[in-house]
Amino acid sequence: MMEQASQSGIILKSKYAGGAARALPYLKNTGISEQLPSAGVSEFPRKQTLFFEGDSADAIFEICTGTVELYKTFLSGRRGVLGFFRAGAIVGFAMDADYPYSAEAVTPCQVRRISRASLDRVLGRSPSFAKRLLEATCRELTVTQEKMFILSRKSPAGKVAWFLLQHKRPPACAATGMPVVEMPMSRADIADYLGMAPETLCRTLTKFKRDGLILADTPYRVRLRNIAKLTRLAEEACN
Amino acid sequence: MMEQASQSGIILKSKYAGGAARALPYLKNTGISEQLPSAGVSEFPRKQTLFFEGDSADAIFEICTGTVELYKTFLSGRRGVLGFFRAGAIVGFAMDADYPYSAEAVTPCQVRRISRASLDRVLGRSPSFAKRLLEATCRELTVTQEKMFILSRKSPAGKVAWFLLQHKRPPACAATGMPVVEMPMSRADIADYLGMAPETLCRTLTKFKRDGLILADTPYRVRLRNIAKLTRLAEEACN
DNA sequence: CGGGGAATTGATTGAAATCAAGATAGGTGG
DNA sequence: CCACCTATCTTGATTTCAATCAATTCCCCG
Repeated sequence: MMEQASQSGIILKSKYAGGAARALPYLKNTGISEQLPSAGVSEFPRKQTLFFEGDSADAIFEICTGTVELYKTFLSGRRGVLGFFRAGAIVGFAMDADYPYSAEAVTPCQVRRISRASLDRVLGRSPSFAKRLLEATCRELTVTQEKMFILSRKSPAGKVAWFLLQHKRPPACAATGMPVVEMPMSRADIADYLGMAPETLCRTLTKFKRDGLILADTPYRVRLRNIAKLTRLAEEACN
Repeated sequence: MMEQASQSGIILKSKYAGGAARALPYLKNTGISEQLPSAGVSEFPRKQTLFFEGDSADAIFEICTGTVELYKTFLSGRRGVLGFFRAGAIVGFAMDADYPYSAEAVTPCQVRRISRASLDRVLGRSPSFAKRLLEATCRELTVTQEKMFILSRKSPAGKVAWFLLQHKRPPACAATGMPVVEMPMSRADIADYLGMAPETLCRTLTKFKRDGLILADTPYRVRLRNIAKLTRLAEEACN
């Protein structure tokens, strides 16, 4: 239940995804992305924008390496972050003519560009592809609704616990290690993602450290010491 | 931008929708619901449940008359309301085997039951139908993301203004009248929808009355006197 | 015309945002 | 390779404002 596939964009299994849990389970090993002709892999340095909100949405991007952030900028100057995406995710899929949000490289990353035209071509040719895409989108919708509840109701502790669990990855050493959370994005980014002030995020993380829930290797990498407690926190107000 | 199609479930234009703005624009007059064989119209009295979260999702429901509420109940006992739906909306569409939320009649209502099996049959037979469904779902996703931001960031005033605008309908008399908002659901329902306490919702509505933004006919029906100001409030933190 | 649930209003509390000041670390250039 | 320098992260103090607790009023319904 707490296992998150993604928060936005479409996640499809691909040859780049490896064993990542981010691909929608029922799309694993269906080879969807292989059906889509690529315009080649391009590189984006850190902080660079893949596309802006309002740009003509004439391509989708499959992430090969690195982390991409989707966000919206509001009139007030505030930002809202839709999610952070890693290898295997496909971002920029929308039925509208324009992208409804912007995408930025959080780390240097490689992406495979797939033109909207070729996507539409495959979509028209392959009913099963359309069906899978519909399924993926429905799943996205469900996950987004879940996040909506979490953001609108949760305490900071619950939000942060939820974030950590959502981004955890298997430990380097399966036997002895703890799940690892890489956080290459800034605290402000995470705060905008969780709908809280960066200071509150910091304080919450500090409290987690003090309480022995997590272990901070660097500000950008923590390990989870007490999954059970974190899970309880995340579910407390929202399950 | 602030014009909301829906927050969840799938909205397709149908013969019941009349001129309602709730149908996704690009699905208007495509006769989608006519393609779906109906198991007949059934009636639900106020407060009755159409289906529960976790029930086997073997049908979708097209609302003919009345208002239906979709909600989730959390372990803590709290509720989260996904949305309120009226004639023309189709609720209960999900790719999973079970409904991910519950549906309840807010007012007495009539719904047309469409079996999941026949939906799947039409889906397999008609590629254009599948495409439209995908489009509708994408639109839903976008709207849900928007609501996510609104709920996670907005002040009570912003949330309530957004709610009112989202639910406004044309005045009885187009020339002289103000847009009308019917609110047959309880304050608690609306509060659960907006992620705030019912008391806060009340106070905000009272303030809107005092400030001349709205005019309360009854607790369950208001008219909007100052759309511009309400729009500004709704967009303030979130556009 | 009462009865009761819901809506509203009032008082208080508590927690997160904000404002402000240090600590840390990663990057740069000498 | 080291030291500085600047971003950003972290911590601290204060304020603000919504949740909560509690009481009253209003309607809707029988």
